[in-house]
Amino acid sequence: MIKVMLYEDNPQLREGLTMLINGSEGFEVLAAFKNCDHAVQEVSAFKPDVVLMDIDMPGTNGIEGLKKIRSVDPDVKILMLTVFDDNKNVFQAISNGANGYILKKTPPSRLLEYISEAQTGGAPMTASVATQVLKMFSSMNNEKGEDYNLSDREKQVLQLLVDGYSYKMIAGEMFIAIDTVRSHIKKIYEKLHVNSKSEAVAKAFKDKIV
Amino acid sequence: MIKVMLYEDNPQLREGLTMLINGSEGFEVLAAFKNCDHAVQEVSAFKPDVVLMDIDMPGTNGIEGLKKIRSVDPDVKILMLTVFDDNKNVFQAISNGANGYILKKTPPSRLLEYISEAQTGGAPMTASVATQVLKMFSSMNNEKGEDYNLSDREKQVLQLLVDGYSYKMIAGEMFIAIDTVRSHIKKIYEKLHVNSKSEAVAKAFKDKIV
DNA sequence: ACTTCTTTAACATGATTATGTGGTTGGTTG
DNA sequence: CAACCAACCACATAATCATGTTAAAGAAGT
Repeated sequence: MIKVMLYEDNPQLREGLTMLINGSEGFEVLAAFKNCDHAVQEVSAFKPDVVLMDIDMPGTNGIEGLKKIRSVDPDVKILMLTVFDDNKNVFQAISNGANGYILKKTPPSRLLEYISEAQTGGAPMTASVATQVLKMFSSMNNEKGEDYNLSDREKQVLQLLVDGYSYKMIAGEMFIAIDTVRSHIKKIYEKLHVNSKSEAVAKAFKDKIV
Repeated sequence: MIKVMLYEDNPQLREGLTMLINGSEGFEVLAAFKNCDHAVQEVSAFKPDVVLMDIDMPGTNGIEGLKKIRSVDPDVKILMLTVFDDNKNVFQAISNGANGYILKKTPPSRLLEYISEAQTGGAPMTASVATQVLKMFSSMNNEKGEDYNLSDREKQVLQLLVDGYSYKMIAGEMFIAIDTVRSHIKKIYEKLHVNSKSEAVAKAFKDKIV
């Protein structure tokens, strides 16, 4: 028997979901609330397997609720439930440890499947949400990084700059004269199209040169 | 009619999948190959809607095949198909623009659903894979690092430093005296435990303060 | 009321950086 | 061979930065 808790402000939907879940073999709604204001106590008291959490709620919203619950219970499965698959909420939700993210338009039969999946450690999500997640993921990792085509020595100097070394320290570290360090750095600035140490360091991070 | 292409080295499975897909209403296998050695030409020639790509193949493996196809066709849907949901491959696949990642143990009916989903822009994935993706995602983004507890004004100064502004420019931008900028920056250095602009900028990136 | 923190500001000094101009060497390539 | 470039070095000057000390107004909290 999968024990479910429900957070949903719309009374009709709350009732509807409760009836759907209670009316299904192997599922049981322990409790349903209209906001997350006391989510921590409620979850602690009822110890559900799965929490269905609406995102758009007055008072403490779903993301806040998610955080609150996660802070005291890292194991309970939390399925976010929402009308829109907007980027920001999806990101927030999964960064904060949601176990799934499904749209309200999901047909009832699928919903029950999703709850089971979540309970057994899966991460159910609506296809459109999954697409977004993948996009975010690949956009995080795409090292567009223009080449700038720094020489080895220049890269080395830049690395030391990033590590907070002064010209003098770089000279010491690399066994070259400080004036040579200057030459290298001037060249680096040219290649990166910047004209200060900070900008070079920032660019090194942004374009993943280091 | 969804046009499918198949890359799978195991002859039995290749045949089985072909029969399954061809035997289903609305699906059609255009071609099936046992490796990705000529994937680019093949995909260009057949112009499928969806490619089912096994990962473990002799010769050019599935990840390589994915990259090759993606480099010439950003739109074709590519579903990765594999026995194991091992972390590394999942990561590789989605970083390189796979549209879904499903396990071979997926029941046939589900497989067809997944193909449809992929074709309509979804990102179908087996629950266990989705779980991994979420884990990777939240692990990437959670170590926001120490707080350092910079004041609003200090954050603003740091942001401008990162953008390559000099003290003078910051003073101008923020309508304060240059000596005030100095004060702020000294405070920032204390809080971040650094003692140069470059280090502060580097730390701002590393700890995602900006 | 007292303390603490933030934000503002000034004055001073030595260190570091940015920029310019010049040069030598050694390896690569057309 | 000549041209090129990376890597090296030097001298000079102005700008910027790092650091110290000091201080006053206002907000926040005890």
